[in-house]
Amino acid sequence: MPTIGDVAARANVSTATVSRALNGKATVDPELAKRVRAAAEELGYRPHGPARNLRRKTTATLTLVVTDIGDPFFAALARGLEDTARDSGYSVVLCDTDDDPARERSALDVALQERVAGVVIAPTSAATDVSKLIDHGAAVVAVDRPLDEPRSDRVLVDTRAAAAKATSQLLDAGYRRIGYFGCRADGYPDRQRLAGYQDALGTNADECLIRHACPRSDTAASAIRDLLTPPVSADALLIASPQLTPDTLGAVTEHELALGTDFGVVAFDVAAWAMAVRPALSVVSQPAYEMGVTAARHIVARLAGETGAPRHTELSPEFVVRGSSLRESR
Amino acid sequence: MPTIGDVAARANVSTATVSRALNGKATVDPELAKRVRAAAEELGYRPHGPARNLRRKTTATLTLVVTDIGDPFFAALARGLEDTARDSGYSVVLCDTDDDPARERSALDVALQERVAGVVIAPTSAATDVSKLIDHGAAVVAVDRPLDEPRSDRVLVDTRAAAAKATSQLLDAGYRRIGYFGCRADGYPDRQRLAGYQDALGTNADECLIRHACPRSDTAASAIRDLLTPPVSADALLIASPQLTPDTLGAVTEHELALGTDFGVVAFDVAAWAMAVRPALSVVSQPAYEMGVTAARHIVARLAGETGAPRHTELSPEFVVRGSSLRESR
DNA sequence: TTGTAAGCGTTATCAT
DNA sequence: ATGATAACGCTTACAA
Repeated sequence: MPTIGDVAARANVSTATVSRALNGKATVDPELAKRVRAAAEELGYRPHGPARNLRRKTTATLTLVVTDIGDPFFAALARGLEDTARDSGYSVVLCDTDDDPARERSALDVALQERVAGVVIAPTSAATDVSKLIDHGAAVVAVDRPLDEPRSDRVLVDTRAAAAKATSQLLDAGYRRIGYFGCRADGYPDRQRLAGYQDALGTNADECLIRHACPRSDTAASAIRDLLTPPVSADALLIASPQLTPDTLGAVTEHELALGTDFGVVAFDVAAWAMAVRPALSVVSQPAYEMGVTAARHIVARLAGETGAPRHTELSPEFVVRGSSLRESR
Repeated sequence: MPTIGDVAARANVSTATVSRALNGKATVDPELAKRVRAAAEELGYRPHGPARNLRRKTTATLTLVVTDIGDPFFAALARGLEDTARDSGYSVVLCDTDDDPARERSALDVALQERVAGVVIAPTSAATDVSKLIDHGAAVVAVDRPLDEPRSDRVLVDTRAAAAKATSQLLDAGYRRIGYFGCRADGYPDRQRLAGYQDALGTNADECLIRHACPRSDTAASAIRDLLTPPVSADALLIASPQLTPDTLGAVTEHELALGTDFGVVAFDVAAWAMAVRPALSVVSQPAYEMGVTAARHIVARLAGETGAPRHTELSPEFVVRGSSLRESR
């Protein structure tokens, strides 16, 4: 692999000139610049990233820390981040934490070691410590969940309002015993959605209509059964987790309940397959891609020298009413 | 940010000793080693990644190049890769190409610049040029699609056999006009699946039962309509793309066809929501996570010095028969 | 405008 | 076993 010295030799100039020419500094003779580019081309020269990073004391790398890239929400966010970051010359390193604070810590630790320029993180908890990163000059933006750290930007979604809206719509459609089904009751998004659900129901909220369970587990199966049968007998469900949705819908059919007509459903973040079911699913979909784009923009702006108060962006989810939450459907 | 020199000063040793101690070299007095670790700890010292990479002439970074991380197949693969790579100390950089050779080239180019240790790529075409990477010593493994480059490892899936098996099962279940619905007719996976479909059908294959369309487009809608109505009148469908599946299923219902009973369906790579539909979907699911794990293992082995012929791994997809491809269902 | 040379923070060679 | 010291390949004062 040729170095900048090889290019310099071939173009009969100094390494400094090669560096300047290749980095498009104005102060270099067009004639020489051309010669340098030609030499670099002929040698197949590629600047040595680590050396450059060492010298410049910064990298063109962003770290994305999420619970699970297999979650379509985070995958879409990652896509938005990568598309936007790449346009500004940044690469994206991917880290999955599985909501494990230890894994998260280690991910942030390597981010610090590698001197990444920025970190986009869906923190396991608001207390996650990103101060060392920020002290060192990295731009940090929290996505999906807030961070206590006052110097971090954030990109959140008003999922609480969306949950309230969805619940109200179910109410309007005539459902009376509307349940809430979520996983990870301790997580920020779930708490927000539950709060929105309760906002809409007011004093009518009935504790036994609220359930939490891990997707694809026995507890999920029995929670669903409980919800669908007496004494609970829900007649509609706000499903806060996309992972819980397939099994729930299956159970609804199993219990001979007609989706929409007998049993209303609004699901969160089911984007890919809402139309696979009939009647089609009513969904609250979060603007995951845009969140990634926005996070990237914040970081790029910060790294471009923008100073001042942290940016707090709150996007709105889209609520799409389809047959699954309409009594009059069919 | 403290450097190795600061640690050395605090521990009253040379930087060389600090380096050795922190990298666990045997040749260092346990006493000193402890002092060094303490000093490093107190200072919150983190080795400077780029400097280390420069000196070591290699990085602990892998680049993953896929068409779209939003595709659940690639997301699962990414997860498997990241989990496994992390265990060996590697980070994963994510690049989406959208099947665009230009974007792919630029992704490979930065991988080369950054001197990544390895590349996992689902190439846009077998002709994709990874030779410079390999010349430079990077380990390259092709996933999902093969690469002409003879020095690259590969992790493929026998999707052709799986398609044949699925088609045969439809045949056995009594369906007679089995269609094939795919997107991107020029891609390797689609060609394999179509070939498998034809393997099973033999001379009975009817050209007009084979359609290709882009997901969520007008062409998709009309292709589905054509397939479901005379003169084509398919009575079953092998859906080679998960993205095409929701709309197809919706259309089946719209045409008053009972899934399974009237119209058989086997879908590829629908893992998350196969159980949301009733009857549940028969699916061919590729071992995406395992592919990522395997790719990581290959790379780690290569980088650990393993030499010899390229590893060619072929995994088998799982074919799960459920109600959607059983005539006797209901 | 161009060249010389001093680092950036490590690791590894070579003495001691 | 430990310590000087020379790279690694690049960018950027500073000189010319």
